[in-house]
This record gives sequence, C-alpha cells and structure tokens, in this order.
Amino acid sequence: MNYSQQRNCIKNIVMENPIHPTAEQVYEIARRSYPKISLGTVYRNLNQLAEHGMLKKICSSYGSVRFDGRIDAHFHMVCSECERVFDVELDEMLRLNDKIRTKYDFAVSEYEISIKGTCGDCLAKREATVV
Amino acid sequence: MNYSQQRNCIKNIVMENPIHPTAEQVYEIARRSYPKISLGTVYRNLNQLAEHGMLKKICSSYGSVRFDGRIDAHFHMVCSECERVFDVELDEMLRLNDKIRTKYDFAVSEYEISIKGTCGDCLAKREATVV
DNA sequence: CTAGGTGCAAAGCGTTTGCTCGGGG
DNA sequence: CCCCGAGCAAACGCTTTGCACCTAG
Repeated sequence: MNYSQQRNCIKNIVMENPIHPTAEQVYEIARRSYPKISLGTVYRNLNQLAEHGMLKKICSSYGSVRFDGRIDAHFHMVCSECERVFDVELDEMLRLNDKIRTKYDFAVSEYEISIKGTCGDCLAKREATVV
Repeated sequence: MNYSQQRNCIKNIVMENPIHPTAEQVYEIARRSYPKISLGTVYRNLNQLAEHGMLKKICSSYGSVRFDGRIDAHFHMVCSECERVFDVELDEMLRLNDKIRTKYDFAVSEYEISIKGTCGDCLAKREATVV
C-alpha cells in the first residue's frame, strides 16, 4: 500500500475521533484539509484500511456502516435514540473465543457486533481442499 | 395491525426457518404460497413485524439485513465464508444488562449483534421533557 | 363502507466501480 | 518513468415509497 496524503488524513480522522464515524462524516471532516477529496476516495480508503487491519468496520443496523480506530477486542453499545456508538469493556467478555470454539465448533476470528468466524462446515471444507 | 394472509405467511416463514433469512429469501419462499406477492410487500411486512416485536432484524455486515424469529436474548455468530448465521447461548452473557447499566450509565434494551440501548444523554433528555 | 394491505414500478440512498489524470517512489 | 491513488460520475444493490386496486372488519 503506497503512501498517500488523503489516506493518511482519513486514517487520522478515524483514529482521533472516537465517535465511530460514518463514511459521510469522515468525508465532511476530510474536506477541511482536502476540499477536493471525493466520497469515492473516502470509501475506497476506509475499506482498504479496514482490510489491512488498521481500523474496523462496524454495522450499527441504522443505515450506514461505521468505522472504528480501536482494533483491540471490545464491544459497542448503540443508542437507539441518538444512534451514537459507545465503547464497552467488560472483563466477562474476555476469553470468550475459546468457550465458543469448544461449545459450538465455530472458530471465532473476531467478536464485534455479531460474532464472526468460520463455521464447522466451512472448516471441514477447507481441510478437505488442502488435503 | 389488521390481519392479512401475506403477513401471516411471512411471519410463519421466519418463525419456521431458523436460517435467519434475508428479505429476498423470505420472498422466494413466500412465492410458493403467493406467486404474485411482491418484494415490497415482503419488506413492508418484515419491518412491521419487527416494529411490533414479533421478530428481530439483525445486521450481518454482509450486505443485506436478516430476520430472526427468535426474540429471546441470544447472540449470533456469522460465518465469514458461507455467511450463514448461527445462534449462540452462553451463560456468561446473562445478567449483562445490569452490569452495563451500572458501569456505563447506558440502559440496555436488548443485546443482539451490537448492544443497543439508550445512552445517558438521551435518558436525561427524556426525563427533562417529561418533567 | 372504509381503513389498512397488496402489487407494481419508480425512486432513494449508501456504497462501489470504471476511467482518466496526477503524485509518489 | 511506472504504478498506485485521486477525482469524478455513472452504476449497483438493497430497501423504501407513491399510487391505484383490493380485502378484512
């Protein structure tokens, strides 16, 4: 991934604004520094940054996707009135991966929003392909 | 909410198919009984049923929204390969509401996917309006 | 009879993509 | 000099909506 001023700016916006901004919000803030930046560029960069694990996509079930600069394991609370997203850290949630793995045969890759991972069927398929 | 054959059919489809179907999937199944049913009707009814608490919307962060006939507290795991959605029940997750309420001043209304509720600010606003 | 529901088609909205030009290495 | 990235606009896919007709109560 080559350096670009715009991507760097977008990354900083998400990192420095713990408001879990939407692409549109990132766009508005980015325009202060780069008035000619396009929404397409913002989307492209947000997705690239997410693919490279530098930020995370979160779906709040209220229309558009949101982005989070915190990539450590934590949960979110979404207010059903103002729709803002807040961070949650609860000790109880730690080491959940192993528990789920044992109980459901489901390898958790991350837990955020809904719990994502790979189901038993897909694991079996993957092994079958490799062997 | 008046009775309608189509809505009843749609409700049953979601209840009887624990696959957490998308609107499109519900549409396909509904067409077996009502060949002329429209996708618009399916969306309209799914949303109405969700508003009336008879089913739940879940966002799987893979494109379209999914619907769940189970309205009790439980979590979901989404397979990142086949994108199917599975139910999770873990004892550890019970009584989480109170813990969050105490620690973050956030009244959880339900926990599903991301944790939804009402934030302190909105609670204060609501009280201010009532008084 | 009439309020609410259906079917159909068009519009809406968030997001993605093809293309050409510009900037980084 | 070459390639990745930006900007712009058109396309896309899921979902919603306006309208005329129909159905339940």
